[in-house]
Amino acid sequence: MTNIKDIAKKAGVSTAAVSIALHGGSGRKRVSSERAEQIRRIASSLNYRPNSAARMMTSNKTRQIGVLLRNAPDIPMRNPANFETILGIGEVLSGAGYLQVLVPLSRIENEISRSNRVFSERLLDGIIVMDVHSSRLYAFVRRNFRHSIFLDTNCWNKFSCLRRDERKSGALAAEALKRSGYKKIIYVGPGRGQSPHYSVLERFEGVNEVLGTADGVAFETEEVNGAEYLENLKLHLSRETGIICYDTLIARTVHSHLSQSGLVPPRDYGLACCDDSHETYLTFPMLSRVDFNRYEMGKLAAEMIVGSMESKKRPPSRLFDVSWIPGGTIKSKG
Amino acid sequence: MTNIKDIAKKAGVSTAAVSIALHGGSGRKRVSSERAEQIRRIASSLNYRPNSAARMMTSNKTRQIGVLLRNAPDIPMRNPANFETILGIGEVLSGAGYLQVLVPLSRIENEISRSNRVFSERLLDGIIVMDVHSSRLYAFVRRNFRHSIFLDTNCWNKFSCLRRDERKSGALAAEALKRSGYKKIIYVGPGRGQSPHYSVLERFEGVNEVLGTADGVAFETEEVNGAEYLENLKLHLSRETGIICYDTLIARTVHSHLSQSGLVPPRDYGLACCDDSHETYLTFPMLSRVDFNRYEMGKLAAEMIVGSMESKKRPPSRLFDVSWIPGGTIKSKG
DNA sequence: ATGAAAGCGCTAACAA
DNA sequence: TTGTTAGCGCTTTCAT
Repeated sequence: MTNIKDIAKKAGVSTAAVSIALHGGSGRKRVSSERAEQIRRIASSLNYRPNSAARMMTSNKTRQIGVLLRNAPDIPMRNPANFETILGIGEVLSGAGYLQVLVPLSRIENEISRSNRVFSERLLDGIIVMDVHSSRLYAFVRRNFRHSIFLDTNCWNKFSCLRRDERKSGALAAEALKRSGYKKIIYVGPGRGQSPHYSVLERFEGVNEVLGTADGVAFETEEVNGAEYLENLKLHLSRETGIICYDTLIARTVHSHLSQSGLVPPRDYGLACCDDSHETYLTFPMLSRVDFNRYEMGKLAAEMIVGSMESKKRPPSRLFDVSWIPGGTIKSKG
Repeated sequence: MTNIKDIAKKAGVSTAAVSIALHGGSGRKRVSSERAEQIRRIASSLNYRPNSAARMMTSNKTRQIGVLLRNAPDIPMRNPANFETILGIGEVLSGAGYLQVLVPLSRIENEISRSNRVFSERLLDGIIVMDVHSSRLYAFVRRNFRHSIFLDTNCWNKFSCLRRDERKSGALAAEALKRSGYKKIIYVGPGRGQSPHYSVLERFEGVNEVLGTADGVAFETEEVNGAEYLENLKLHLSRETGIICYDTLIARTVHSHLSQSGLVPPRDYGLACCDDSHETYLTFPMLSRVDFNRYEMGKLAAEMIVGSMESKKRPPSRLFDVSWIPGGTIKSKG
C-alpha cells in the first residue's frame, strides 16, 4: 500500500507537503498550486488511499457515528420500520462524511458489555440511540460519548432528544373515528408490561383523552397478546364499530385476519391507525392513519448530531409533529 | 483520556507489559498473572479505554465490515425486507467482534465516488454487497477489498456469492396453484427493465417452466407499473383464478386493494407469493408463499466473510434453499 | 513556500 | 518474565 512517504519521494518533496496538498483544507495555502497539482497526479497514479487509522489517531476523531438498536434473540426484529429511520440517518451522515455503524444490543439487562468494542474502545464520535433500553444505558451513553441523540426512546430531556408527538397521534385517530359517528370504538394495542416504549402509553392516553368521556360512544380496549384478541375482535364487530390500532403491524394483522371471514373496512367496520410506515404507504395506502415519516425523522436526528459536533453545542430536544391521513378504511360520515 | 503509558507509570511497569496484560491473547504468557491482575485493576480504576485507531494502525486491520446497499433518492427504501438481512449480518458480526458499517449508495452510475470515504480511504476489512449495482462496482469491490461477499446480488461466481434459489421459488408457487386446480393463473411482477434484480428474471422463469406448457391452465402475466394493473386484475378475476405475486409487497398490495371491493382469498380468488418476510409472518401469516428467512441468510453471509478473514480462503458460493408454506389463501383442492 | 522532526497510542522485535 | 525501542502513517509545529 502506498503512503505519503512514497509520494513524497517520487515527487521530491517532504511528507508534510504531500499531506497538505492532499488534505489541507482550502485555508491559507501552504503549497504552491503547481506542486499541489503534481502531487495529486502522482498520488492518483500510485492509486494512493489514505490510511484512515493514522488520520483518526492524529485528529483524535473517527468520524464514525453509531446507531444503537435492540435486536435478537429476546425480541428479534422488534420494529421493522426502524429501517426507514436508519436509512434517513444514513443519507445525512454519508453526505456529511461520517460512517454509520450499526450496533445491535441483544439484552436489556447487561447490554453494556465489556466485550462490545463500541463500549470498551473509543471508535465512535457520537451515538444515536433508538428503541427501548435500560436507564443505565442511557446514562452510560451520556457519560461516555461526547455527542449523543436519543431518537424515539424513553429518554427525554431538554437536550439531544427527538420524539414523535405520540399523544397527538392517538388523539387524531380517535377524533377521526368519533367524527365519522362510530358508536363503539375499540383500541387495540400492546399491554403496558414492564418498561414499554413511551408511545405505548402516550398513544393510548391521546385516544383516552378524546374517547374516555365522549358521549354516545362506547370505548373499549383490547390487549394484544397471542392470537385470541383477533377472535375477540371478530365477535364484537359491527358496522357501528371502529377499531384504533396502535401501529401498522397490528392494523395489518387485524385487517388480514378479519378479511379471512369476509369482513372488510369500511363496509363492515372502521379501521384507523396511530402509526405509519413507508411499507404501509406502498402496500396499504388506503389505511386511515396518522402519518409518520421515519425517514425524515432519521435525517433530522442525523442533522442534530452532525450540527452538535460542528458547533460544540448540544441541540435542544424536538418534537416531531404528526397529521392525519384520511385514507379509506373508515366511513365518510355518521 | 488515559493511555497505556499512564497505566504503566502507575503500575511501575513498561507499556509493553500493559499492552500484553490487557490484550495479549491467552497464548504463551509474557506477564505474571499477579502483575496482569494488578494492571487490569489499575486500568479499570483509571477507566481506561483503548484507542482503537492506534490498534488499527499497528495491526493493519480495522475489524470493520461494510454492508453496501442502494438507497435514495433514485429508489428510496427500495427493499424494506433488507433490514432483516442486515440484522442477521449484525448478529454474527458483533458476536465475532466486528463492527457493521452501513454504506448506502444513491446512484447506480457514479457510485464509486472519490468523496465516499469507504472507497477513498481504507477503513473496512471486508464488504458485503447487497442489492443491484453496476458491474463496475462489483469489479471495484473485488479488486479493492481483500474480503467480499455478494449477497443476493446480480453478481454470481464460483466464490463469495450467496443467493436464494429463485427459480425454485417461482416453481413452488406455480405448482401449488396448479395443484389446487385453478383454471387461470396470473403472474404479477415487475417489468424486466434495465438491469433488474436477478430474482425478477428467475422467479418468472420458475413459474413459466411449470405453467408455460401446462394443460388446462390459462397462463397470463400482469406487469406492475403505476396502479392500473390492480384494476386490470379485478376485471379478470374469478373463483377459478389464481394470482402469483413476485414478492410480499405486491401480494399485500393486491390483497388490500381487492379487499376494498369485498374480494378476499381463498373465497374469491387464489393468492400465492414467491417471496416472504418476517413482517409477513407477523401481519399476514395466512399468505400462501415460498419461505425466505433473510435473517438466516444474513447470518450465513456474515459467517462466510468472517470465515474467509480467519482462514484466508475464499468461501465457495452457496445457494439458499427454499420451501413451500401452504398458508390459507389458496383453495385446498381442485 | 518548504522541509525536518516530534509525536499521536499501541504492538512487536529485540535485549536483558 | 520483564524493559527498551523502533516503527505504523499521518498531521503539525517549528525552523529555514
